[in-house]
Amino acid sequence: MEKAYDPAKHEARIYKLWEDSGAFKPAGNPKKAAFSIIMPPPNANGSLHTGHAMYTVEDIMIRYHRMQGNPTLWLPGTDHAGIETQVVFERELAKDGKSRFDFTPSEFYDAVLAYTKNNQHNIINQLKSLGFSADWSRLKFTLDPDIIEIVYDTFRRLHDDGLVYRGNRIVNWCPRCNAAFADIEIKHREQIDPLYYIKYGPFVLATVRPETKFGDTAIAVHPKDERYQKYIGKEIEAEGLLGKFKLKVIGDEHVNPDFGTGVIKVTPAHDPNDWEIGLRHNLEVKQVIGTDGRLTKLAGKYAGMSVADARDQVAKDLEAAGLMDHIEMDYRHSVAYHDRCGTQIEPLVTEQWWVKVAPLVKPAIAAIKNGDITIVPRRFEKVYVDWLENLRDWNISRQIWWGIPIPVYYNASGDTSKKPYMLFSHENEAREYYGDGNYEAETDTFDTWFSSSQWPFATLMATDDFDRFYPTSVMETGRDILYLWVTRMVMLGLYRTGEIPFKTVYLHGLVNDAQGKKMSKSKGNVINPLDKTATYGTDALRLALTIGITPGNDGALGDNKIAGYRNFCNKLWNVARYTLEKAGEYSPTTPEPQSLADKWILTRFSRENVAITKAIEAYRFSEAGERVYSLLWNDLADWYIESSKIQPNIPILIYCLETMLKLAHPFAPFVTEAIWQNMPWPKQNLIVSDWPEATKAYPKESRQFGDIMALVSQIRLLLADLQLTRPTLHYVANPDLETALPLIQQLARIGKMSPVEQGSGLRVPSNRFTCWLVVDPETLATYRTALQHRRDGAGEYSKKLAGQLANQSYLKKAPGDLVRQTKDRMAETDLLLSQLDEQIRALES
RNA sequence: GGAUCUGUAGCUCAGUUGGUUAGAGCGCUUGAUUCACAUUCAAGAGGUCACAGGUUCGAGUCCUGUCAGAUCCACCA
Repeated sequence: MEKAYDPAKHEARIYKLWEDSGAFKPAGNPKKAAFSIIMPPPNANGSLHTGHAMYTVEDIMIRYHRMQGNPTLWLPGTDHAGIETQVVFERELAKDGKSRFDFTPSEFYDAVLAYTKNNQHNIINQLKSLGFSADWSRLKFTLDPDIIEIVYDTFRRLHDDGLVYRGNRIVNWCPRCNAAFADIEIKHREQIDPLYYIKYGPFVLATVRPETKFGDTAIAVHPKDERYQKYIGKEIEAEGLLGKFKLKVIGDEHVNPDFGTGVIKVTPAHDPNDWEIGLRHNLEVKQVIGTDGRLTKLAGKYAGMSVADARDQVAKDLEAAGLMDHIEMDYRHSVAYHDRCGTQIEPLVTEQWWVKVAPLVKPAIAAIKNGDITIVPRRFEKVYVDWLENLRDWNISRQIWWGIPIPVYYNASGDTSKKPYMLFSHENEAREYYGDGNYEAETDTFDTWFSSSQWPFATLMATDDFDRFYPTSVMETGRDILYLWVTRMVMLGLYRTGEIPFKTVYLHGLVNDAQGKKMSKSKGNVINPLDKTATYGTDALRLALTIGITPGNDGALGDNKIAGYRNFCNKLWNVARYTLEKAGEYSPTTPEPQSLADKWILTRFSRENVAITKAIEAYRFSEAGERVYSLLWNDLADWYIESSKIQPNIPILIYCLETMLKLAHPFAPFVTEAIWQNMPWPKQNLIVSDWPEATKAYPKESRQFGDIMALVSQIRLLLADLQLTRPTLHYVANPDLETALPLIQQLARIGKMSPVEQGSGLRVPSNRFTCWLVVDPETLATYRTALQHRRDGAGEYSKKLAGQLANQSYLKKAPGDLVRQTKDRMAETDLLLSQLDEQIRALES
């Protein structure tokens, strides 16, 4: 084995070994519970970012359960990523001076599909490089024909159950994308705009959008507003830019009498609130802005102008006509933008396909409330329920071309005996029903989230794993897509299968830079995980993303941290190097503990084995990883290996190494397997080895070794304080101490050791042993201050404990164990105190 | 406007149902070192757990309020 672990030399080879051995395919003991995770599908055209690297958590669970012998499946997939990919592809086209309108929708679809399929291997190879042990033979893509069939089937069932309808409603229209988007795909931004106060007959009213005035179909005031009581229900006549017009005045609760003049113009076609008012009062809908973001014929001479131009022009003309009361220039408000492309949203009334969510929401809420699904951390359950309780019907149609076509054909035959539209998966069905040339295909595609919400069951149905692995065990994903994805998977999963799609949702937070600042391209602080794995190794990155990062909370990632875990991997490597060197021609036997150290380390492994297993089962991966780290470094390397240099026990050493590798494997798969493969005795690969059982513990001997360790630590401390090198130790004979003498000599760096009746020099503080460091009086005198300091500390603690024990209600109400513990501690502290006092007196005399 | 989270050592963060003198990594200081590892070893300094009340024998942990930061939802014509 080389002196330092070099990840680059091993990782690719180890991954190939796993993959070729078929270890990623489900196996395990069929009598044990199945464990499955569906990987959140990354964009097939994308490249790896830290969000994907967080899938490490999934790999930890998968590797752990595989070793536990559960039939284990991690099913990977990639996403066509609807609008996101379409925007990227259109940018590519633009480079050649083309646009999507140079294609028919289906030609365009085929071109993007080819482009995507061509890129897909990038992201897959990147995921593999992180060591992810997913079953790639089952890889699914969201546009695979079998997935599309399942999505169609769901759509048909929803339609047949009356949960899908086609309707004309106000939507968030993106004029750039030429498509409608859901509320959740919209972000509001604060900005400052002019607020125009326009004269409307007897009223003055405030608006930021004078260009929509041609679509006004009412004037609204608050129903209890005394100023305007007399107008409610009446029609007013007003002068406008296109001549005189008449509008009805209505009373509606939505109007805030304290804002502006307490009067609003109602434009149902171009404002979500006005749309709602329109529904309540049965108002006419007049569309004055088209899907291209330009004014329509109804805007008269303004027709064809862009919204922004029309706004300026209308404002100017109103002023010129004396119809503008005044303008407030610095009005701060928030405006909707399309999250993906940054274009300002134009609320428009269009015809879309909707899912009636009320019947789907109820069981989805119940699943959380009755505990069928738990979210880690629990606090997100409330967030989940609140969101679903306020959910409005879901627009699932998108006017984009890159997506699953909505399988609907419209009647173009003029034959009214035939249905106006039909759901058909294939065009030939439409041809058969309507006749050649007598039908028109729907050009809209499904919202990406409509299909990806079916991902857990769709993938498992498509790979014939449904019966074995559904419901899945865990859905691990970013907390930012709780609404967008998780809630909808639950709704559609329950609807389609009658069962929850997963039992546990584990939400990870954002990964921030080393300063805890959000990564962003503009700040230039984006961390590319592949740079880090190249520098420090994949295991180091994985550990850095596991330890110190808790579910639902954001974590910081810096080079220091990753380098620390690179060092951990190297430590593990060198523990192995030492162990295997000592083992020589060793052939496996049952380890038999001999020394106190042997029994202590077995006890440590036993206890930590239980704790680590428990932590993994409870999704406390940070704690589990930390325990693995400390068990290797603080216990095995710093104490046991050092001890074993005095009292070697090769089988125990081997046992510790093997158990260590197993416990660490889910977290640091490459280095552990690389070491495992270096072991000369034959065995199966670590990835499929059994998770270790907790072995027998030796509490008594473990405590005894603990006393030795404490003594060694005390001596080290004195050595450091007094700058002593290899002093002589005097001790009062004691069998426990004598068995450990060579050990103490080595670990505490003692020169000579000799038994005495009554020693002199510096008494080493210890509850169990009586010993002195031989120190000349001048050196000892310099220690006076430190000694006094230590004495003061012990004195304070003793006082605190005494106070506690003098408190009657503490004695009465605190649990007995705790009180006993306090008493023991009191005795220990007082002993230490008397030793220190004695020492100080000796110095003074 | 509604809601959630966060505030613990110089930095980044842990801290399960309240119970040792509050922890880790990095950084800093001092020292060590042929014989697994300088990607090492030993030791140290450093915290009124944001602030103020309350509950309790006991609060970093529970409750109320205040301050500061972040996020989500809704949205004001």
